[in-house]
Amino acid sequence: MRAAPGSPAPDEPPRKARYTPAAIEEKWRDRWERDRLAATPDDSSDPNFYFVTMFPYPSGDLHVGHWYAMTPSDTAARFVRMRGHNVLFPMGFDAFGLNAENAAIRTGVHPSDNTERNMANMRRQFRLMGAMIDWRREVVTCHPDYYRWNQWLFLKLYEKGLAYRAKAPVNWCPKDQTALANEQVINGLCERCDTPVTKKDLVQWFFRITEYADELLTFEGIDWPERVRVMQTNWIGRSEGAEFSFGVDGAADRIPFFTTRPDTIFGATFMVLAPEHPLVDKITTSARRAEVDAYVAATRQATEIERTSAERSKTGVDTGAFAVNTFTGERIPIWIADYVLATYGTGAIMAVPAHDDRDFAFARTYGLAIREVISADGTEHTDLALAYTGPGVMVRSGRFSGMTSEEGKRAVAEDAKERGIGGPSVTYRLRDWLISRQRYWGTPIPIVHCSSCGIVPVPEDQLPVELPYDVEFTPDGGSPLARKRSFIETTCPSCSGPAEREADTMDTFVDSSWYIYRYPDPRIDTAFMNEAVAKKWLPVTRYTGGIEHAILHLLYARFVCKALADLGHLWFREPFTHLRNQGTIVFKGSKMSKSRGNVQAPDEYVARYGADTLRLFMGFMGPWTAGADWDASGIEGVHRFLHRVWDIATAPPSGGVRDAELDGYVHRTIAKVTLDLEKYHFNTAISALMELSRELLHASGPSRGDGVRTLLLLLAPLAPYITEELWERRGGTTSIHRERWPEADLATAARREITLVVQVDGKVRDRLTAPAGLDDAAAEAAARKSERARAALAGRPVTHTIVVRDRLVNLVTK
RNA sequence: GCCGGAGUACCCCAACGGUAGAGGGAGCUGAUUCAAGACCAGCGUAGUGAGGGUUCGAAUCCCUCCUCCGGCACCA
Repeated sequence: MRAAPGSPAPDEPPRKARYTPAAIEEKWRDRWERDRLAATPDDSSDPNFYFVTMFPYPSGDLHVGHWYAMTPSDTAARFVRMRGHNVLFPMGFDAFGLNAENAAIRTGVHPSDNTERNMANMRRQFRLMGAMIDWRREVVTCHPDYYRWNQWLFLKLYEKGLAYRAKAPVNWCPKDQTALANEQVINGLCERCDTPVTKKDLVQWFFRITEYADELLTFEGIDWPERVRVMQTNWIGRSEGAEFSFGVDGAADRIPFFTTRPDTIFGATFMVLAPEHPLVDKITTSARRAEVDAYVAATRQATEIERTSAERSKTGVDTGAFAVNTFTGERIPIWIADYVLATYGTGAIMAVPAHDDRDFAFARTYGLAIREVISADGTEHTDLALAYTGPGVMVRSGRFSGMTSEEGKRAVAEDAKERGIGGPSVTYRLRDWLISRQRYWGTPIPIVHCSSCGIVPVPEDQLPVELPYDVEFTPDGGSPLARKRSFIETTCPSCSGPAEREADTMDTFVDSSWYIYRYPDPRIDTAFMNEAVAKKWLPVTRYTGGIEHAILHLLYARFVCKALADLGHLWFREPFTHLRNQGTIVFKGSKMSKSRGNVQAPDEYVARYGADTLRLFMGFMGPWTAGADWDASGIEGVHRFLHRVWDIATAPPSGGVRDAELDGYVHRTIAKVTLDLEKYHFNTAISALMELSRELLHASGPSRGDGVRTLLLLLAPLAPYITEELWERRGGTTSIHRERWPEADLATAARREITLVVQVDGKVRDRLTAPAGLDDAAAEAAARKSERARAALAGRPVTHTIVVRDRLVNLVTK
């Protein structure tokens, strides 16, 4: 007769209890909740430590990518806690966003209802993870008690001149029907939906992040990955040079332009304006107008990808107007071309075809003059085959001729300054943060438009401007708020006359730019932050999150922190003292996302192996910062490990004497795991614990008992359920998660016996077992006695030896 | 094109300039079993992308190149 799977045959003796994750995990979820294990006090005898991991968008499911982000962060936070800190590890939801609104258009379910339902499910999933989250401090950005302070932030920035309204050619996503910030355009595609982005002239709200460009480059006093600092530095794109202006021939207008090569100004044989440049219309001659207008119109229709492709051949149109090169006195033609960007510098350039690849190509195409003014060898050349962009000596440059290009850069800029036509200048690639969104599911911008008073901010005491629930979602994609008359129609706070509300909402990155200030007391309704409580926590001691936010969220959050500091609301200028980014989890080579339909659900793994196994596997896949391709085939390995831990820890204790070897092994493991967890090296920490478990498997006696205890403590932050259960079964009366982290004792950890490697001329020839701590002479003597080493020496004299204490002896003959 | 990061066994990955192997997966052998699985014990395979250099000694540092990943890219 065959026993049913999983149940012992009736005639077998009763077996020892097996590891059954589902049962013990549910038991501890309840117990921890009942005991409020995750509730962090604001004051404790342990020093406070504010550990935050980026909060998720409530898509409805915590997929494998979320587990990869969250559970190792939870492990790191638990580790810090066991090491004697009072750790606040909060969670919330970045709950506004276009996904919910698009779903509403598709399915008719209101974004608010949909979001609430999704959050409820995700809270349940967080509970499965076993993350030690203080839910009393939850922040939900779509609730009026949160976004009210979004509006407050907007008003403060507005008062300070850091929020402003301007008409500009903005990035427009035709699918999402809204403007986008530059940071949200990835390779010309909408960050959300991969639709090619076009340009549109719109009046929009901006935050003046460029005001902080230089400070954002400093990263002072913060420990951030090099990679993120480099990405932000590239994004800000500081460029030193000079700004000059040339006058328009026969008109009063001057055209300012930026250049990094003032030394080439004598070679400026024409100018190029961006098609959107404000002077284009004014200076274009009537003979050229039709062609210019057509070109401008064509440019506007082109997508960002079409426009910025570097491979594309250069196109442009002559405006018929001329500028005067102040340095040469020449009249030079003014062209427009789409390779000049309206949003960089001044939207105009002096074209120096001899020394710029792009200008060279353009001049060749349209037969414009090319004049060499920088020479590599100091002699003058004609008929350049290519632009020369390197350094050299200035030629054909009036009194500057003979200077090196480096000298010339300064001299020309200084000369221009004296003559009042320009001077040294700095330009950034970073542009102001466009925060208006022509959508519903976001924070209403607290502004009223009054026909007599103009733009009027909503007074603080009238906040929040609540998002109306009852709006119409239509497939045309237009903003539901703009059509909601009862929302739009209002009275002017200033003159009480009829007025209209701003219909745009804020970019959701505004919401997430300051949520860390809200966590310490998310319920305070008199300020954006409970300063007294926040002072105990802020700034964030450690922050973790995906590398994909390197320039989006992380740059915005730094800006808002600095702005709030300047407004007198914060006492620090960097929000995140210490940052680490996990890499991206991909599935079969592409990033996991709901829209791609390749989301891997953790649920079946949790059901089959338990949350502990999945948590462990997240850390075991490889270096956390590297990310990984999702492949669950290795999950069995960590699951077997937990079974082994279970078997070891439930085995009855045995008598005997202490085992110094095993004690040493245990203490070396403590040292190793401690170091690894400090560095977020979960994979090698788990590996060390697997080794330890194998050592303990066949051990006995008191050393074994202590070893098992240590194993459980070291494993507790990684696998909170099984360790808690085993702790209790072994007699623990309080939670293992309130225990202190073990300390490695160096004397116990020290090896008594080592393997001494004997090399001859750097090649390994023998391995000797020797007592630890031999001095150099004794080690050398032992090495010289080695038969194998002598054979390798073959009688050659040893000229000198290298001894590495307790490791190797190298006998060198040459 | 520019700037980062990475190339180690069949796969995922370890290795303060000092024994190339910690761990896991897959595979194989044995023990156990009526048998299978689980479990236990054990096994192997690379000389570290290529080529130079520095060094007593290089996966590790330097140079050149190749491949992959990420960022920036007509940014004046």
